[in-house]
Amino acid sequence: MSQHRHPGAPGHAGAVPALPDLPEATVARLPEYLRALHNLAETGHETVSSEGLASAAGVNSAKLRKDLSHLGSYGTRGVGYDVGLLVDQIEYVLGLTQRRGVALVGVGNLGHALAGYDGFASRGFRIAALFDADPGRVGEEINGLVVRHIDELPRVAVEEAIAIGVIATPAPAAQAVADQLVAVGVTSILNFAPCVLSVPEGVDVRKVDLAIELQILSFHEHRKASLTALPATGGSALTALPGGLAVTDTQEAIGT
Amino acid sequence: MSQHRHPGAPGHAGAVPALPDLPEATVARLPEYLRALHNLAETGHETVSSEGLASAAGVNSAKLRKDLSHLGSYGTRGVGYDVGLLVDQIEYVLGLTQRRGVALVGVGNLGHALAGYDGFASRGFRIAALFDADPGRVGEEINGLVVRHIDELPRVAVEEAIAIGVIATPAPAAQAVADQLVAVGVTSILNFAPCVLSVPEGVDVRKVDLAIELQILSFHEHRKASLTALPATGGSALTALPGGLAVTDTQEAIGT
DNA sequence: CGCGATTTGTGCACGCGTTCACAAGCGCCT
DNA sequence: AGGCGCTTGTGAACGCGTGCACAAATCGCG
Repeated sequence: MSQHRHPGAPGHAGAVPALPDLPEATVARLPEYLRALHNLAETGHETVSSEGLASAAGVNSAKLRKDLSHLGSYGTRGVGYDVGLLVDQIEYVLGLTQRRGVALVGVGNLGHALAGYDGFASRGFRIAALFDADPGRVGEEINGLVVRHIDELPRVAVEEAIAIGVIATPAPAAQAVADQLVAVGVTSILNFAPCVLSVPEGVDVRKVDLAIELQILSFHEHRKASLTALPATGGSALTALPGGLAVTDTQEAIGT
Repeated sequence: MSQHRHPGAPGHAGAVPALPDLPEATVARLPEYLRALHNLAETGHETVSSEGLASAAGVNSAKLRKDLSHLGSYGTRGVGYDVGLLVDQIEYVLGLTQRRGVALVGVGNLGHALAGYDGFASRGFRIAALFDADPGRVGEEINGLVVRHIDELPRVAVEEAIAIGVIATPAPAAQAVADQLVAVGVTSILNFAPCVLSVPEGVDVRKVDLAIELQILSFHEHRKASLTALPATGGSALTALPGGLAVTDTQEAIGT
């Protein structure tokens, strides 16, 4: 960290920049910062302080500053961060300067909704193709795209430059789909099926399981209920928390 | 940890058990274990080793054993874990013994899919009511439930014993909906809207943002591309990784 | 031109989570 | 009955992430 090295500004001379290897936790927060920055830009803000951006993104300011410091020094002391510059920088680091093509496999209940979700398009992605294994669904048009049979994946993947695969099939089909995606060179997969995928090294899989999120909430509900029901339990250990109820770190009371 | 205290077995005498306060990371994995256990039960397994269950859940065995040890000793050395017992135990800890009522607010694109998603019902939840603010959508029937106007929330929340609120509205409406949910006593919220919610202490919010997941994948794509494109960069720092590409810890190559 | 107010960038300490490695315990086979 | 192999449960070390607190830097004003 001795060298003060800019990891590559997007607007600068085309010299390709060694991407810094950011901590995974930081990467996971950058999109949230980006969303907050877009909001700020739309409401006419030219600069933001770390405090302001942090509260807009739901984190504390120290964390935000440390996160941003990992991409270089793009703030001005005494002033704050230039919103436009920071947007460009984060979009560059996240690789959003090119609109990556997304293939969505499985056009059932959830897949249908994902295909119509405009949040993808508005945040840097292009849903480039829809696939399903059910011949009854092939040919259907959703949001201007025709559903194709999964067997067409190899050809379409090349034509449409698919970079990311989204799996929204039932669990039993998910592994086979993942294998097919990997086979055509996809190295990033977003999996909505409730199952573990096994993929070769070098392929990234992120999983989103809606039921799991509810079950986590259920645990906390259960816990809150058992605490309030038992101010002091028979035997022992429940240290009565002074401040109030225990809460997760997911997101919490950000005083307006 | 000196006392060997069973935190309360579900089948035992009704004595209510002080719920152990599990590490948050453990709580987040329990649902995954539960899903894997259900799979094992359906395929006729009576017992599982930590190794077996771990690979089915996509984690390593040490982590799994430590996680399970937090709920008590429900394994048998030399044998493994009793599948049925462990299912009961995890379901109890997660509070899934009662089917909690879920209110879904926002029946647009995504909300529609969530309302029809049978994964909720099959994993311990009951979608008890659908709401929307758009009069044009009120009255529509989805999956046997009629969409009601959000103003009916207070009455329905009591009638249906709503425990969890799911927000699937556009971002600008989300905060108002969250406030309404909190006002009727909901203390657990699952938020699909791309925005930060502010809620009073004691209310849990979990956020799922589909675009963020893609953006995280995009970062890794970008990074992989920049690495393979530049075996040795001009100046410096890129230590050529020996094993291969860098990968996230999300999920990785579980040798079949 | 210098000073004070303000805000970034970061060294440091702390706590949580993960992983290793092994002792304790259980069942089976002889 | 005794020993052996297997598996759990856990103490201990390590590493990452978080938050504090402050020095460094910049701007505006007198």
